Amino acid sequence: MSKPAKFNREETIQKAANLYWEKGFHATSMRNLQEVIDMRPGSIYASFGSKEGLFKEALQHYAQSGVAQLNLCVEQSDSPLAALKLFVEGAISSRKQNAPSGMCMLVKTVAELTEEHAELLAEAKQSLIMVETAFAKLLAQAQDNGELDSSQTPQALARFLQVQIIGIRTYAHANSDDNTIQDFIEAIFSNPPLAGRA
Amino acid sequence: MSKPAKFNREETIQKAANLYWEKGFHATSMRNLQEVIDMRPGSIYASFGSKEGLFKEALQHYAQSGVAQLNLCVEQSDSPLAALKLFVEGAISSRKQNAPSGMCMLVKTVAELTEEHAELLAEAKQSLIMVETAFAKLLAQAQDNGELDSSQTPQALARFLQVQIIGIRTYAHANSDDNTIQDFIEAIFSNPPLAGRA
DNA sequence: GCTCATTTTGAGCACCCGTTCAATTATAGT
DNA sequence: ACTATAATTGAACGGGTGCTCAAAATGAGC
Repeated sequence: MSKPAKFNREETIQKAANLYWEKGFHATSMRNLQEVIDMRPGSIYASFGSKEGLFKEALQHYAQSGVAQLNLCVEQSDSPLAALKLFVEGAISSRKQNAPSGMCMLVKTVAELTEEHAELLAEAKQSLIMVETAFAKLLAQAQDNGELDSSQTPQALARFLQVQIIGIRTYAHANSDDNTIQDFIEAIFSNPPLAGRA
Repeated sequence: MSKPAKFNREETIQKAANLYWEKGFHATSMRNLQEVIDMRPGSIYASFGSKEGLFKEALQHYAQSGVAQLNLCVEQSDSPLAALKLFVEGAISSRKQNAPSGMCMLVKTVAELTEEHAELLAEAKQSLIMVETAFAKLLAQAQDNGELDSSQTPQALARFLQVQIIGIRTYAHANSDDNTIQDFIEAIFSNPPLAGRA
């Protein structure tokens, strides 16, 4: 009955997300995006509505793949705490690979945008909360297992972990090359409050 | 022999810095700046050369006032460690006052800019190193005083502190209102490696 | 009060921005 | 093959961007 869209939506969003991730929202122009995703303005606007609409979908895609990454770490690990450590190592060493930016896209977005783009800002904040909640869930499991003591709530520990990850990734990004970062990760998981008890 | 400039250079840079700090480099237009600093394009370009030139001076101004702030904390405190804590508290609670953004302008800049603005990026990174060096100096004093044990180098401790500050400020910025932040600061200075040995 | 180096002004430039939409192309259903 | 419908194209629009520069305003030194 009609012509089917020839582009793969998820793949397109992924490419857009990578460009947004690298350059940020304001520095990425629609013409930049047109080249990267190989679509003309009309198609882009028909599919995503606006520059903001595409960015929002890019954010969602990024957050979802982050959660998927965490789940993968859970499958590949023997314990919740080991999974978290694996996830953190992956997130931080990702900048050496093909990641567009060493920094977390959600953090970059929260850092860049103001209330002028309230919807996008809220989306990024919400996704950060989602990730933190996933952390808390794993930390609660670790406490139930006896892998971690219960002197602090899973929520507080998740917040602590979030602060550490944000701090380390941002710091690493600001100091081009530094291999002392791994030591930092070790320290987080071998000192209170996240030290496993053998 | 000539007409003296009627504008106060430092005051102007301060106003520009506040706008840049609030909105970021890309989202701040020259016309925004013209309004805030009350100067016409010709004067601005005669004085600062370009949007980047003005931003660079804004960054320098910001970093200098940060160091000045730290020195003030030293004068108002009994010990190096107390000075650092005071500084951290001031930096983080500043977002409730008149600060344009809860986040550190240097971190925002490092997060936003790419190699496309290499000079500005380098300036921001350099300033972060400068601050970290100032931290290290105070931490070394704390070790000499016996206020802090010497199991880690001042540089390593300064890096640790920097990561904590970046993490907390960014986290606080992403979670609009949160008074559990003060607890976080307490924790930093009452747990290893920065716990004083009173 | 005249001179003249300097600062200030603001209209305007070339270019890029996000976005629109009429025309074209493509295809599933008949 | 024809039709109906949707996807795609790309020229073009209004407006904002960073920036320029000739003209006007200013005031210190004589």
